[in-house]
Amino acid sequence: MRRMTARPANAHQARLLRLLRDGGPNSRAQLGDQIDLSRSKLAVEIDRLLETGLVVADGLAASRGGRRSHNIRLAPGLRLLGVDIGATSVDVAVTNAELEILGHLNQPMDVREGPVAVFEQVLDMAAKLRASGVAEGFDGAGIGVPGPVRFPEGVPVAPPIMPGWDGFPVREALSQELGCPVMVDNDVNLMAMGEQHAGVARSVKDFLCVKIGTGIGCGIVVGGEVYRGTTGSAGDIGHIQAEPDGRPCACGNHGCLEAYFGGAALARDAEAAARDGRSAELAARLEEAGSLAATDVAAAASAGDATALDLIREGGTRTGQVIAGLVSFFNPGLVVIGGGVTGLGHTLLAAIRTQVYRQSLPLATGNLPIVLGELGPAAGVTGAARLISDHLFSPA
Amino acid sequence: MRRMTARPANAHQARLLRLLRDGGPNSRAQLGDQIDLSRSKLAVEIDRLLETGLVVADGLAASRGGRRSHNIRLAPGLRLLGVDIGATSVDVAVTNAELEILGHLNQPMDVREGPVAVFEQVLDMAAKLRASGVAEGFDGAGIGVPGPVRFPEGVPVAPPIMPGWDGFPVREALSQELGCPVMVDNDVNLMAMGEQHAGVARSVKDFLCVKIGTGIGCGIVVGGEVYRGTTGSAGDIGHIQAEPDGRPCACGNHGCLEAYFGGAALARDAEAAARDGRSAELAARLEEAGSLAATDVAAAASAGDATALDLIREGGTRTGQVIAGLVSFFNPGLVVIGGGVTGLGHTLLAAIRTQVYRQSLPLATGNLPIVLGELGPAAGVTGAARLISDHLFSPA
DNA sequence: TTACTTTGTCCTGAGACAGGAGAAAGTCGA
DNA sequence: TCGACTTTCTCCTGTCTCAGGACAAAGTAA
Repeated sequence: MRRMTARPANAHQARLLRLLRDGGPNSRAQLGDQIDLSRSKLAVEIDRLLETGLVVADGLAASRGGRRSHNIRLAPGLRLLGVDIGATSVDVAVTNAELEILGHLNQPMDVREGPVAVFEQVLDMAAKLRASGVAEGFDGAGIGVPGPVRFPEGVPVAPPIMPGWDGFPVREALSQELGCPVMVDNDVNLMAMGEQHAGVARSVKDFLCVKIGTGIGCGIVVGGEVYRGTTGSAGDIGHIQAEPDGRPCACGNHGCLEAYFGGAALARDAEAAARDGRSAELAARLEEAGSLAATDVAAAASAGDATALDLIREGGTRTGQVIAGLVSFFNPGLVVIGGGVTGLGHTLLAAIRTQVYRQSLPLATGNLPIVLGELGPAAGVTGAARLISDHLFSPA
Repeated sequence: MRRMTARPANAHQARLLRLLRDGGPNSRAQLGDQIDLSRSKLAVEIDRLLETGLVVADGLAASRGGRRSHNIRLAPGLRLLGVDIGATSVDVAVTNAELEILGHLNQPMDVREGPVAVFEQVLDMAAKLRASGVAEGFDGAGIGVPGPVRFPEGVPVAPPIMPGWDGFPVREALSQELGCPVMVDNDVNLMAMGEQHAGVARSVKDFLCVKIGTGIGCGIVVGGEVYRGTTGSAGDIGHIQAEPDGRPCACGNHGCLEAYFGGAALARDAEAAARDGRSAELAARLEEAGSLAATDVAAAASAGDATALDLIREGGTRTGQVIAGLVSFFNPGLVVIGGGVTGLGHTLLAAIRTQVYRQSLPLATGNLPIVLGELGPAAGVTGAARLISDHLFSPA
C-alpha cells in the first residue's frame, strides 16, 4: 500500500487535522465553530486537504434541523505504530489517525540486551500486527525508551538502566527500517501524552504524571506541552533523595527514592520479607516461582497479607514525600499515578494522597486531584502514536 | 505630562517594540534582519508606530559603508514604575522604556502592616522619585509582593507572611491611584524576569531562580516565560520538607526548609548561638543591637567567625539538598541564587554547589551553572518594569 | 570622478481573507 | 401538501497583507 507522504501545507491545515484527530469526524460547519476562519477560507483549506488525501469526505451526517452536512474525517487508511519499550517488556500497537488502537501486542523483553536485539523483536511484533490485517504499512512511528532522550535527534543519552543504548541513533535506524517518519521520547513523557489525549488528563494544562515501573519517573506537562528540560532528563525523580544518608542506591548515592520503591526495590524487599519469615504468603510465592515481582506483592496484598500491605504503604509514603515537594514546587492541576505498579491500586494511592495532602502547601493541594492513570498499558503506546501524529500534523 | 496611551496595533508592532526594548535603538535595516518581514511592510509598521508616538526617529547613525541609517528608538519620555515589596523593606524604581533604572529608592517597611499602609508608603516614594525629576508621570507599573498571586486578576491569595493582604485588589487599587496600567506578580518571579532581562540569565530558556530572603522561594522560567502554576503558588519551595520529622515550622508542618534557613531562621539561629556562648563575635553584635539579622551573620562570617560560617554552610547544605531534587526534576539550564541573603556570598554558594553536584543526576548537572544573581536589589524592580512593559507592548 | 555599498521608498501583483448573496437540502407546523 | 424557516455549503467580490523588484538617496573607497 502506498503510504501517506502528504503533510499539511500551513498552520490552518495542521490545526484542522488536529481537530479531526482529537474530536473525531466533523462537518465543515462544526469545524468552523472551533477555528477562527471564515467559511470561505475554511472550505478552501478543506478542499486542499481532500486533494492531498489527508482527509476524506465520508457520507452525510444526521440533520441538525436543516440541510445535512458532509462528514469530513481523517484518511481512514492512515496507520501509526506506537512502541513503548520498558525495562522488562515491550508494548507495540497500531492506531488509526484518531489514535484508536487497532491492534496491541505485549511481550517480555530485557532492555539490557541492547538496541539491536530489542528492535529486532519490535520489528517482528510490528510485522505480526501487519500480518493480522490491521495495517498494510505505517505512516509514522513513535518510540518510547526508559531513559533520557536528546529529543530533537531522537537519541538516548546516558541511560542508567540501558547500557549499550547511549548514543544509539534510534530515530534514524528505525526510520530506515520502517520507511516512515519516527520520533523518539522518554517512556514517561509518552505516558503523560497518552493520558492527556485519551485518559484522565484531558483538558488539564499543567500536570504531573508519575510512572512507577521498574524505576520511577515523572512526565511534566506545561501549558499542554511536554517539558523535557535542558538535556532531556527532566522528570527523573527516581534519584531524588528521600532519606538523608539512607539506603545505598545503584546510582552510587544514598537514600534515593528508587532505593525504597519501584518495581525493583519492591521485589527485593518482598524477597527479604519472604526469607526472614515476616510473610508466609510471600514465602509461599517465592518457593513456587524462585523469585518475586511487584505483581506478587499486589496479589499478596489483595489476599490480605499484612506485610505486603505494609510494603506498599511504606513505598507510597516515600513516593508521596517526594511528590509533595514537587507539588509545592510545580503547583500542578492534576497528578496522575501510573506504570506497572498501579496494580497495587488504592492502597498505594491512599498512601501517596495522605502524604501529599499532609505535606504540601494548602494552596497547592486545595483543588488538586491525585488519581490513577486510566489507560494502563495503552497509555504509553497511545502517547507514542500521539507524538508522531503531532509531528505528521505539523506544517512541513 | 500627557502619558502614552497608545498600544501596538498588531503582533508585528509588539515584536518591534520588544526588539527595541531589549536591543536598544536600531535602524530599520537592522530591525529587518531580526524580524521576518519585508522591508516594505516593516516600513509601514514603523511609520505607524512613529505616528502613535510609541517610537521616535532619533538622528542618523554612523555609516556602515553606505548610506547612514536613521535611528529608531522607543519614546524617550516613557516611564515605568517598578515596585518590589519584601517582607521587611520595599524597593521602588523608575525606568525608561529600555528598562534602564533612572531612580531607585529603598526603605524599611513591615508588610504585616497591611496593603493600605504599605501602598501609602509606596505612593509616597513614587512621588519623591517624580519630584527628583526622573519622571513626570508613569505609563505603567509592575508590583511584586512576597506571596502567591492570582496573576490574571493581580490579587494576592492566602499569603502566609502577609496577613491582611488576602484578596486585596492590588492591581485595581493601584491602577486607580497611579492612573496607569498595573500588573502584579510574586516577587520571586519578578527577580527571575529581572535576571533574565539584564542579568545572568540572558539567553537562557529554562532556568530556576532561588530567592533567599526572609523566606525562600523559586522563580521557574520555562521556554523564556515565567511559569506560575495552576493557582499561582508554583515555586513555593520554602515549605518543602528538608528533614523528615524535623524542626517545627510556622506553617504547622515539621522539617520545612524555611525552618532551617532563610533570613528569619538564620537570625534566630544566630541569636541562639550568641546566647549560649558558641560565638563571641555574634554575642557582641547582639549586645550592641539587641537583635540579630542575616547581615550580622554575614559580617561575622567575613570577620572569620567559625560559628557564623557553620550556620551559613549548614543552611547552604539544606538549601542545596532541596535544590538538588528540583534540578533532577526540572533539569534547568541555569540556577540563579539571589535575595537579601546573597550577602553571605561564596560561602553559601559553595555549600549549595557541593550539595547539588553531589546529589543530582550527572546528566542534569553536567553543564549546569549555579551562580549568584548579578543585579542585587535591582533585579526585582527591573523584573517589575519588564512585567508591565511586556503588557504594554502587547497588541491591545 | 567613478564604482560600489548600504539604506530607505515606491509600486505592483499575488495571495489571504471576511462576509454577503444565494443555492441546496433539510425540518416542522398548518 | 405547502410554505416558512433553519442549516449547510458554495461562489463571488472587495479589502487588506505582503513580498520583492525598481529605484532614489546617501555614503565610502580608490
